[in-house]
Amino acid sequence: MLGVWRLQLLREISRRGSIKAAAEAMSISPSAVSQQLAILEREAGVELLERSGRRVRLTDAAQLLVRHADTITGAIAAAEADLASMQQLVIGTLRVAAFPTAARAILPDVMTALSRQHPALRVTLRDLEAAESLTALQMDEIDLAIVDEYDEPARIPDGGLEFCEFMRDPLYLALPPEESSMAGAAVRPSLDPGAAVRPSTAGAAVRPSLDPGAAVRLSDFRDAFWIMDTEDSHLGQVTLRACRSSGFEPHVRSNCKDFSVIIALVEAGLGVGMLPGLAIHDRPVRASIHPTDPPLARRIASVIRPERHSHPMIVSALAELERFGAAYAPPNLLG
Amino acid sequence: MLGVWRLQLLREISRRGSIKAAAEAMSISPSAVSQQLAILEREAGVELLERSGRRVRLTDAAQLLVRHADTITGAIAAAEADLASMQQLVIGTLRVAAFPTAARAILPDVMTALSRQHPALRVTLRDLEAAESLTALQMDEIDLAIVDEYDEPARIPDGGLEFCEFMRDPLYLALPPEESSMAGAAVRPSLDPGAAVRPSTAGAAVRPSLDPGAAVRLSDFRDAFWIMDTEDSHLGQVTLRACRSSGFEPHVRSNCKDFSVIIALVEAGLGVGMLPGLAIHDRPVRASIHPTDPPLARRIASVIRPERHSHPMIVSALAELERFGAAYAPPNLLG
DNA sequence: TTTGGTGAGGAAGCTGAACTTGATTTGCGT
DNA sequence: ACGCAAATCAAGTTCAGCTTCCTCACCAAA
Repeated sequence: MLGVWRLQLLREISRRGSIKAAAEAMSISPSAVSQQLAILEREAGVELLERSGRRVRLTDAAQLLVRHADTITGAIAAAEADLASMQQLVIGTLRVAAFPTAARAILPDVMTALSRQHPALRVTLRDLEAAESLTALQMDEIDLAIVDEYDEPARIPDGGLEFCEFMRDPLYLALPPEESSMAGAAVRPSLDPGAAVRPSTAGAAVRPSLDPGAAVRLSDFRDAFWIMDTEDSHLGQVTLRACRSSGFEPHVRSNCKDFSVIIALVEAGLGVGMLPGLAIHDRPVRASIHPTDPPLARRIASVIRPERHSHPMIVSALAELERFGAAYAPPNLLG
Repeated sequence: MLGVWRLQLLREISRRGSIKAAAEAMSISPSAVSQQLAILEREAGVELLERSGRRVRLTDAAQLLVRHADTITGAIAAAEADLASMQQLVIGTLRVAAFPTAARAILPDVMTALSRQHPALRVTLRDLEAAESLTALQMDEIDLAIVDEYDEPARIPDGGLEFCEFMRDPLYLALPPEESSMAGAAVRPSLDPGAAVRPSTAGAAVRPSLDPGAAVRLSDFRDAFWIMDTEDSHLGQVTLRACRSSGFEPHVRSNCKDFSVIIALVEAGLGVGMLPGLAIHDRPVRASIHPTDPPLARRIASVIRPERHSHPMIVSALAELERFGAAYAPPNLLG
């Protein structure tokens, strides 16, 4: 009979593209993998690996076997999950990946809650961007991914992964604090269209008197300097789109990947910027934070492999995330 | 991870009901099974076997695991089948079971044809009654079962086995040959209702002149002696039912399991009897063979495990059976 | 109750499958 | 040409899993 272990090695070669990489992933030597594959070829009676230079390619037969290996491995995983869910034992190691903001704002809370409820559970955390964590999930390097999604309809065909949105994170416009010396110079909402001037020629425009936490319209800041996320980031693109659909092209002063840098720049009065709520969650900021009108938000979802759906480790973690999402209140808008 | 080999041992225990039996089935020692089960219990973290006296019972968790083991084993078998079908290699050992008549009339032909086409294929044959071969199939002791079915609507819920009817076998009424000295005494169709007398008082009634191979009505033989299959057999019951629905209770002279005995008795002029076509296939009989009006037939089907459906060994065998079924002509009715 | 038979399970030892290490081959880039 | 990187070969080594032999528990018959 075909050896399951050998099939899994083949599967890993297919995933990672080389014997060496597969060997590292399974933490054995490349030689062992090579030998096992030779045995598998004897078992199957077919060539499985084609040497092409110093690399190997999978034959058609091998790819067929990989598909079967996937279902076999899935069936075994399902058995383990069922078993674990039967004994309701939350035990083992839960490997989580989250995008940086979530890793900072959500996970500490969730991880301590999980550890408190299930002392036998170990939780490890990596911070990965959404796309990275999805591939990591498919590579079975993590058990749970926390990803953010900005585009409403989007749901990439992610190879049978299971998404579950557990909270929405509103996007806010951050304005320089009242006391900022440069508030007037940098942020000049054109309350009076006729008074609008180009930022380069910015004078001492009057900052509008806003109630803390009051919603603002982006178009009021058509002439302000904008501190943006990088353009290739989702938030950057969403911000850009929002400005354009409000009828203007923002004057971008700087593109910063790190939200704390954006906050610092805004607090220094150098411009306005969009920030997701989580970026200022539980963190006092001097900048003035305002919801937008119409409101903008990103969706935050958990992603798991479907065969682990009923695993108690996963169930507990998802429940904890749901709890966090339900309790998640907009940040203190009075800052 | 759960060991597949251990899961299969558990599965076998579930099938056969005891560790000893499972050990024999897997051809290892009972001790080895016991040890592997202990390891599996550690892996699963649950009690799997409950000692009840000197026997073991499976716990709920174990039954759950057995179900998963079934799907896992099925997935592996499917992989092997796909692999074999990809390389179109008919090789290995095909273990066939057939009911005795089929084993005699069908299998020699089919086995020689298969061996001729696929020299690397070994075919083994056991003769088992239909019910026995179905359980053997589920026990994975055979790969292919040939079964007969008499009841039209019947199809027992046979645990996901795959049936395929490949031929019908007509049932014939066998009458003593013309030259039989006892023909008149034993077989007295009541052409004239008034002439009917009880067999025990049978005199020298006149045997009707029948064209060889002409269809006959059972009711014409309401007063004849009947040579029947055993009453617990399907054929016996079907015969009995057919007589009753023709409006009479047959006078049973003897119940014989072996068709050749029935033939001999009929040829000796001791009575009439129902015979399936296969029983006289390619075998000269002196008895006079007649289809019935209305016609009766049994259905003959191949049965396999569904995951082997595409295995070339199976495919070839089924094709060969289909060929036999298509070529199967009614036996020589002029005998 | 004793006694013999049967099935589960533990201990010790053996075998072979699968791993590691180190040498060898082969292809590729500089 | 040279060196590096990846796969593979040939050893030696480790350990999972088997067998054999044994004990224990249960049941049935004497």
